[in-house]
Amino acid sequence: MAVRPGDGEPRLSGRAPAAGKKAGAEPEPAVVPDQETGGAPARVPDVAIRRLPVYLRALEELRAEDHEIVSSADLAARTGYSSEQIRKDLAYFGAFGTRGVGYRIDVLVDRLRHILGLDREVPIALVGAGHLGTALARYNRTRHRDVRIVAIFDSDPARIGERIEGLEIQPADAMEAVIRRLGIRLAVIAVPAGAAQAVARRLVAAGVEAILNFAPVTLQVPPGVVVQNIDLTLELQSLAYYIRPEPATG
Amino acid sequence: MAVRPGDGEPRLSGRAPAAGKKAGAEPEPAVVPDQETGGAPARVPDVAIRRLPVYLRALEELRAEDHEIVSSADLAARTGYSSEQIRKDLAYFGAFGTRGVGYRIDVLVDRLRHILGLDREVPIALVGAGHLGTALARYNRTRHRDVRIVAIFDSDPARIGERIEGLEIQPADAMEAVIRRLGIRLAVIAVPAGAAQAVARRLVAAGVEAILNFAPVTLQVPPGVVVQNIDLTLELQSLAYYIRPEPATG
DNA sequence: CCCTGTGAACTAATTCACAGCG
DNA sequence: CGCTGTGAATTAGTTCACAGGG
Repeated sequence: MAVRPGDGEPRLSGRAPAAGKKAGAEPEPAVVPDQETGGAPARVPDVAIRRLPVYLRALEELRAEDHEIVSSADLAARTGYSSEQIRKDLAYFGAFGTRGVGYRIDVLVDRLRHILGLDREVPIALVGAGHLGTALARYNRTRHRDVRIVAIFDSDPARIGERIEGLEIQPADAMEAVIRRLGIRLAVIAVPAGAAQAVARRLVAAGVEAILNFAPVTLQVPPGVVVQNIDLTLELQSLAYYIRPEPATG
Repeated sequence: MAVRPGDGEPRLSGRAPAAGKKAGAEPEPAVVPDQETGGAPARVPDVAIRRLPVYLRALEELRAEDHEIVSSADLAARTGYSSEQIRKDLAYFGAFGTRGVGYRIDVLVDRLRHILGLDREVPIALVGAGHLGTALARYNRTRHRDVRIVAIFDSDPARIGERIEGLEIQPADAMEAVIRRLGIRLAVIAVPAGAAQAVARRLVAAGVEAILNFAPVTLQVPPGVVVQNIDLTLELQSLAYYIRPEPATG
C-alpha cells in the first residue's frame, strides 16, 4: 500500500461555479487568479496547487543543505511525486528551469512563494482555543511567519486574556471587528461540531475567503469560499479499511 | 471556489496487493481486500474509500434524528457529494438500496461499518504526547470506540505514567512490545519532524500497516504500508493560494 | 549531452442518462 | 412513479516520449 509521501489531497471542487443547489451548475473550467500570481495561466488543477507547498518545503530543506541547483528528479526523490508531475506543475506557472541543468533553488523558492501568495505575510484567525486550537496555535506561532495565526478567539470567558505564544485570546464577540481590522481572509476553525457552522457563517460575513476546518461537520459556505476539512476520525476510519484483511495466520 | 464539503482527499497510491516484504514497484491496479469485506469487488478507488466515512457520519446523524430511510439525494444534500457519486460508491460493494425507495439507514450503517472494518474495534497507537498528541488522544478517547487510541507513547521521561483520558503514557521503549501484544496495526505519529521517520520505521517493524502522520515530513515506508499525512502548514500554504487576488479595492 | 518543457496518449474519476424494479 | 444501479460519455489528472535549448 506504500503511499506517495506528500499526501492529503483536497477536493477543492466547484472552484468557480456554485456549490449550492440554486446556482446554476456552470461547467466552466474555473480560471485561476493570474496577474497577481506572476501570470498564472488559466486552469491549474487544485491537486497541483496542493503539491506546491510540498515542493517548497523540499526546496527549503535543500537550500539549508547548501544546494544551489535541483533537478526535477531530485525533487521527485524527496517528495515522492514523479519528476514529470513536478515539471508539469511548475510549468503551469512558467519556465523556471534551465534545460540540461535544473532549477536554481533560490529562484524556485521565490517563485513558489510568490505563486502561493506567501511573499507577503498571510494573517490567520484561529477560532477555538481548546486543546486542539491551543496546540495548533502553539505549533504555528513557534515556526511560521508566512502563514501566521495573528488572532485567537474563544467563547469561554475563563480563557479570555490568556496568552498562547504571546498572543492573547480574545472574546468571540470581537471576531468580526478584529478580522476586518487586520484584513484577515484565512481562518482556522477548531471549535466543537455544534458551533462550527455558526462560526463559519460569521467568518465569511466578516470577509474570510478560505477556511481550514477541524470540526467534524460538513460546512455550508457560499460559492467563492474555499473550505478544507481535516478530520481525525474520518482519517482513522478510512485508514481502517486498508488494514482489514486479517493477517494470513489470523 | 466553493468547496465540496467532505474534503481532504488522500493519495493512497500503490495499494498493491500482496504486501510482500520484497519491494518492487508493481503497476497493477491493486485489488481491494474483498472476502472479509463482505465481497468487495476489485478496484475501488481510494477517493471512494475516503468518502465512505463521510456517508457513515451523515447516516448516523440521520438515524439520531429518527429517520429510517434515506435517498442518495438526501445524502448528497448532507455531504456535498453528488447523488450519482454516492450511488456509485455504494454500488462498488453491492446493491444495498431499494429502487424507488432509497436505503435503509440501519442496513447501510452496518454495511459501511463492515466495509471499513469498523465492526470490530480498531485499536490504535499514538506516538507523541506533546500538545498535539494530547489533544488528539483526548478528542479520540472521549468520543470514539470504533477507532480508538489504546496506547500512548512518549520519549519524555517526565510524561511517563501521566494519564490522558484514563490511558497511561508509556515509554517509547515499550512501543514494539505493546503494539505486538495488542495486535495494533494502525498508528498516529505526532512527534517532531526530526523523530518521525525513525518512529515510522519502528512502527512498521512492529507490525503497523497504516500510519496517520502529523509530522511535517515525507515518510519513507515499505510497500504495503499506507501513510496519510496531515500537515497544518501545508494546508494553510495551499489555502493561501486561493485568497491571493487582492480584493478589488485593495 | 542532460534535463526542462510539453503535446499526445493514457488512466482515473465524475457525471450523464436511462433501464430496471420495488 | 421514484429512486437505485450502471454502462456510456465526459472530464480531470498522470505518464509517456520526445523535441528543444543551454
